[in-house]
Amino acid sequence: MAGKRKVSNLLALAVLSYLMQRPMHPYELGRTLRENGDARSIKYNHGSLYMVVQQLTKAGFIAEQETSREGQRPERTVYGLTDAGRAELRDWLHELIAEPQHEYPHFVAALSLIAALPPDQVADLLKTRLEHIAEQRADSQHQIDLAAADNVPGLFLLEEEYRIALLDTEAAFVGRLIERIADPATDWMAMWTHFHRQADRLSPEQP
Amino acid sequence: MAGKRKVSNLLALAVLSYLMQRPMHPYELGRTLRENGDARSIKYNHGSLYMVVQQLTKAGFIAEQETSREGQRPERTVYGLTDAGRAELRDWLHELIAEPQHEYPHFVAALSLIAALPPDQVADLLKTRLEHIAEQRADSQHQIDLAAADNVPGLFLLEEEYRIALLDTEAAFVGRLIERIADPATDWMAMWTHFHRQADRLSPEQP
DNA sequence: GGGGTCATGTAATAGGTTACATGATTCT
DNA sequence: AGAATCATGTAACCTATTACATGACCCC
Repeated sequence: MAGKRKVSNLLALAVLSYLMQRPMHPYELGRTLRENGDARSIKYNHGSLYMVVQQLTKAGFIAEQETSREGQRPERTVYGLTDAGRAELRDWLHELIAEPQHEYPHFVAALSLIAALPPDQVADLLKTRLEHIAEQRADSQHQIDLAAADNVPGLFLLEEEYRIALLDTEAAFVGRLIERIADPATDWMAMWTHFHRQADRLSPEQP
Repeated sequence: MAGKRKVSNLLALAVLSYLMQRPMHPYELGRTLRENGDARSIKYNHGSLYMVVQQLTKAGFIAEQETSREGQRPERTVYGLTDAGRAELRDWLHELIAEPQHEYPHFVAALSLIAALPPDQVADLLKTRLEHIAEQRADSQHQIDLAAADNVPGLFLLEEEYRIALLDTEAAFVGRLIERIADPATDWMAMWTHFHRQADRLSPEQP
């Protein structure tokens, strides 16, 4: 698999994939992305889109196809996929599916530094987190329901299913962690409490 | 919670947290980060570290403390936490724990565009993915075992535990997806297969 | 016909990664 | 003594995000 992609922004992958179906102009790409809900899976930014299109053009993956004008609107440049673009799309998707990447979710970072806060505060914060997780889960489920009502085939809902699976796992982990913090039998609790009792390091009461 | 942090790179969070314990110079921060294994949870980059230290200084969260020289090595500037820095650390951690962020894992992006590849290819790729996931899981477990042998308290292994939970969920999801693709009773399979049978869009045999 | 919002794009800025540089130890 | 690696930092280059612009349509 390619060591380093010419264009690495995942937005470019979506662009390639949409252009598989038919040539489009950038604005249309953006609209499709939003309407399609793919912006939930791939970070979308109006500005970035034009950047990515430029990059893809320079890399030879897409090419200016025609330049049309409708009414008195500004000119719109329509781009189409090249053969190299088709190949890149296939190769990139292959890589993304077959080779998991090491990523850096925010919550992992938080967990790795959690000892800097006193345990009782952490417990409260985790409870709040649980509520938010429930909301996000409901939201994902809602997306699925909406789409299903629209007869969207399940093939296009896999991301949301996966998201829900992850959220459930996170909720279970957080719930269990709250319990462990509350349970005085947890071996590392003594140390943690003690550490924050003596040096009231981070939180000397705030208003 | 603060709408927009002055410094948003998570590396800065690690810096603040280390400086809680004692003042250090940048290189030492980097070394600690790597030795400590926190680089598994927070993306570390030699260059970024200096950038972040600069940003933190400008924002008033840390301050130059002294400038020492040892042997004939270049001067090293030692930084310490300010009160504002302590507050920022606490507030930031609070936010990270209590409020889950919407993130964009690569695999989610892949899933959302997976229909662009033909199903049999996808099945193979997913099997490969399963192997890699198993490796990563073993690696995380290994980290835990190593640390445990070193008497590191479980409090500092939560990230790895969490990672393992996520990996297990992903493995289960991928396994199930492979099954669904193999099962002709899966409702959307007909459509998917058909689509790629008629227009042999992406993969006209490659050498 | 004036005020929103849609359509479309460019430019300025900030953020992060890679490459470059250079003296000091350590190893063989 | 020469090679390799550690320690330390700066600079150049990409990338990405925000802000700025501007004409068209649509509604009241």
